Amino acid sequence: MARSPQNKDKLVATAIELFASKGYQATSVRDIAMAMDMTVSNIYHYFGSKEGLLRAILQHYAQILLDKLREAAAADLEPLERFRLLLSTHLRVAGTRPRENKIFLLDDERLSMEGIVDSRQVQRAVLDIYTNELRNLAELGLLREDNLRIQAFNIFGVINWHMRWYRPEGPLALETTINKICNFVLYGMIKRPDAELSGAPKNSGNSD
Amino acid sequence: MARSPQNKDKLVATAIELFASKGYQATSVRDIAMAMDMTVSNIYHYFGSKEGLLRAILQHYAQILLDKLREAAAADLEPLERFRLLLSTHLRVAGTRPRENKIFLLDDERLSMEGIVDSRQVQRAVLDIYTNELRNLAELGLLREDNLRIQAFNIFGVINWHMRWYRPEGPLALETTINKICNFVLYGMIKRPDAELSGAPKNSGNSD
DNA sequence: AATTTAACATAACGATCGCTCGATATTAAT
DNA sequence: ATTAATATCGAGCGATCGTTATGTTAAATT
Repeated sequence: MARSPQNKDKLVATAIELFASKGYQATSVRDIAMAMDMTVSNIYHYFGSKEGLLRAILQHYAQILLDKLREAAAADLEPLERFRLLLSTHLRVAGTRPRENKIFLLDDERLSMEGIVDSRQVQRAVLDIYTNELRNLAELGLLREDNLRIQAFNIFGVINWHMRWYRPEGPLALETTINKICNFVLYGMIKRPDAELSGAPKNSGNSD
Repeated sequence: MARSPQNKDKLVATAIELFASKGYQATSVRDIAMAMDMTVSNIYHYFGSKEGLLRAILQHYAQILLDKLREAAAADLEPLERFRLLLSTHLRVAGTRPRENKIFLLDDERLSMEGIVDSRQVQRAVLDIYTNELRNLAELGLLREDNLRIQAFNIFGVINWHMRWYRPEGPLALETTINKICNFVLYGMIKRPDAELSGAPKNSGNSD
């Protein structure tokens, strides 16, 4: 009932909830308005269009994701440990915001092409971060496969797929899951797993 | 112009094309009808509803996928080689029918729950096939990770993600890509890669 | 040749879609 | 107190949605 701009946050939260559960196309503006007891026109007052609302959600999430990934990629660690930090950071962001992550991965193709903030170039930026790190590892002779593109996409598959099955309320703790996924990826890509991998990190201090 | 039931196949093909490129929800029945110069009512003559059309597409694809996977899982090979065959078969089916695979993975959640053929139970069946094989490998002490559920989902991630980036018309041959992906998965899951893996299969005769 | 069946078409129905308009209510600034 | 700016509302517009009712034509069957 409070008439304050904090309803904008509630609006975004409701839209995230609905977009993630039913999909962007299947969610009508009226659905969102009804779910939070607001009128349709108010949504347009805030975001101008349905796509503007989606764009705001995706842009916010993409900003967070890219910031954290770049921070991890800039860490002063050995290349392999830095890559593990990159992986775990990525998984942690996606696992902390599963709904935004789902929208980001599933509904980005539905954005009209005229938009200024293209979701595709965000995914391209993420790919570049990984490709850079992979090139480092390849030059050190640590990788078994020389096609970095395939390798990067394989890694994305593992990372992004866990939005399909991981449930925060389930029996598996997020950090445990992250560790197991990281191991799978690292053993899958490096050439000599026994020597190089230090197993589970004891105190990989991430600033979060 | 020919008035024959072969137009039904053309209808399915057109629907697959549009569902895969624009998504199920964003594709209207009129879109499909116009794309193949047919009237809307004819679609309903064939499939009864838009969801019936989607269901027919998914059911057909699921049947092919499950058949091939079960055939691979029944192969008389050593466990690890059989698992590689299972992986490559899965990738080959998905890579041969990329559009159906995309619809199957992205739009299955949009099916109404009343349906007789639930797309979810198909994915459950696929999961069961993999879990069985993984349990075999685990009992032989070949796996590094004991949580089969996580392992299976990691594998699904790699397999299913390649619909996002693999293009049959691109520079990478399908069989080459399949081999690299299989290696990534196998090295990621097994305990002693150097001894057990036979590298690229020379003549793993798959009946396809 | 007559009849039945399946493949098509035309037109429209009610519902819902994204969105806009004009007004009102509240808050902030002067 | 007045003004300006923002937040919220109710009503509705035109377009499109999935679907259907009612036909007409071509093929299959008898």
